[in-house]
Amino acid sequence: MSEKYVQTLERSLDVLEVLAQAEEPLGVTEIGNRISLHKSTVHRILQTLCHRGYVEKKKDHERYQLGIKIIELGIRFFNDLEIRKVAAPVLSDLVKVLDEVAHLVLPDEGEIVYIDRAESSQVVSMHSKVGRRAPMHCTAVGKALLSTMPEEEVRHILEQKGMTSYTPNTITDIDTLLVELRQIKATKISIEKEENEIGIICLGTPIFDYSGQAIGAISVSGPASRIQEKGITRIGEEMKKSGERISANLGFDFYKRS
Amino acid sequence: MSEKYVQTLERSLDVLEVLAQAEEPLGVTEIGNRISLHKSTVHRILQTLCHRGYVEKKKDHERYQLGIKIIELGIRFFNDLEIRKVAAPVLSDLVKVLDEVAHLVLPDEGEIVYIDRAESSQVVSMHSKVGRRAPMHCTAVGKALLSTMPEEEVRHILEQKGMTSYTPNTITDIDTLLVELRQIKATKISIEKEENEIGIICLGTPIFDYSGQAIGAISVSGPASRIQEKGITRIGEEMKKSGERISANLGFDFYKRS
DNA sequence: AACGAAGTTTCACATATTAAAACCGATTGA
DNA sequence: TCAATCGGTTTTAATATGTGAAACTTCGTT
Repeated sequence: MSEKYVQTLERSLDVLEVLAQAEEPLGVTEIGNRISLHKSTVHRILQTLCHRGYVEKKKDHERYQLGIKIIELGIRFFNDLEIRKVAAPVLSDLVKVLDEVAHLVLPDEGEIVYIDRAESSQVVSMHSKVGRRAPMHCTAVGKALLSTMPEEEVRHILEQKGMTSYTPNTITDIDTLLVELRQIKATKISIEKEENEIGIICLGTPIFDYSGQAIGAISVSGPASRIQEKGITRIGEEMKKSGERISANLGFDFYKRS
Repeated sequence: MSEKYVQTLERSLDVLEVLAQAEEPLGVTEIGNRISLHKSTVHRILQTLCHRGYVEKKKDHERYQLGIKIIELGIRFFNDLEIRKVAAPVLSDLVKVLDEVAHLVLPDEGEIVYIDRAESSQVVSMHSKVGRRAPMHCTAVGKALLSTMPEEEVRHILEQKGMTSYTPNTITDIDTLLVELRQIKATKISIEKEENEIGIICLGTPIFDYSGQAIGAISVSGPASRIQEKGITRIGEEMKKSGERISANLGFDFYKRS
């Protein structure tokens, strides 16, 4: 009798993920080592993936990397994401007002995933966070989302994922965080002061859909000094208004709920 | 003896692609029908895909759709794409000057894939083409790319893909197109007047990398009347300049080649 | 309450996948 | 120039693994 999952498929996904993380083309043997698979198995999986366009063989003829088909799937999904379509213009406006970077994130498996980004004028976009994951306990968006969940669920996530310390400011105590979350639940504004990355302050607010469920969050972030200068309160208010606009456009009824 | 490719993986990719095309969540049986697979097989593949986050089961508990992990892979790749990073700011500038939509496309398997888009001010972005495929013979970007290939390869592509007619203006004769391509090769500007979609005019120009290979193309498009009004020549020149800037930033040496 | 439609689980069988080993081709160093 | 090394690719025999039929479960409908 068989396993619950399809082994071959899992292995193939391992190959894809290893390629995605690598940022540079990898060889068959290298991939095999990383996921502990025989090179000939890896080879056949790669052949299939290539054949279908999900992986490409660099012309230097020895290395494999993700192929264009991956974008097709991913971007199509991205484009169709309702919350993204609704949020994009609002974030764009928000950035015009504050001239700081704004992000849209979605929760997934107790973590957050950066989905979209609106940035000020010509700021060269560094390595964008879009597509990346981050923990909830040390990000403004994460805390905004946690603040909408029942305490029990919050505890579960924090216990399961741990509360890794990234800076001296990272909150590593569950109860301390729970207190803060209650505050956030009331104000709908979360603040993260260098808890994730030294020198960066980030504010977040949750996004609700028609059912009142928090399905994402937006944030504004920038260098600590500049953010302080512009005024945390003002930024918070502007951002909160943007969040409310997005939620409203998703059918959230403030009148009924507020 | 065994096939060249991994059957299970191919079937799994079929499942993913069917979900990607569907635009709406599908049930197990429905998917099975579309790709002619037994529903229990489909079910097990879906379980695995869900387990890994590439597919999600809607809470209405009966339908499956692409999951957030797909975005993670796709967007990461997207963000890392060198040509995209280089083209984005240039396209953004181009849009500011012309106030029409600009696209970046890559060639793949004799077709083009829309990769990125820069759009004028607040034009609500309709259903974006990003992530979609289109034929080469009836798009400005496609013709721009074809113009850089040897005639033999062009013939091969056109024969293999056919020259489907989308409007009365679509060029459906190989030789007619070949003549036009020679022209485009010289000017580096391709024009497509309602050959793909009635009412839309599109101009394109190829992008070259350090090796002199055309690796993509950019375009500007808009309603026929407005484009005419703004002047095809002017738009073409501006766009061509942008293309040259992108190519130069990718290391293409105009001095050596031009 | 019975029926039908769809999802899920079980299970015996045979096929498709695997890993070892052989093969090939390029690069390196003597 | 030749031998050695290191990948990538191909072959093959053994069997673990994925498959589809059928049974089972829900759920919604008549």
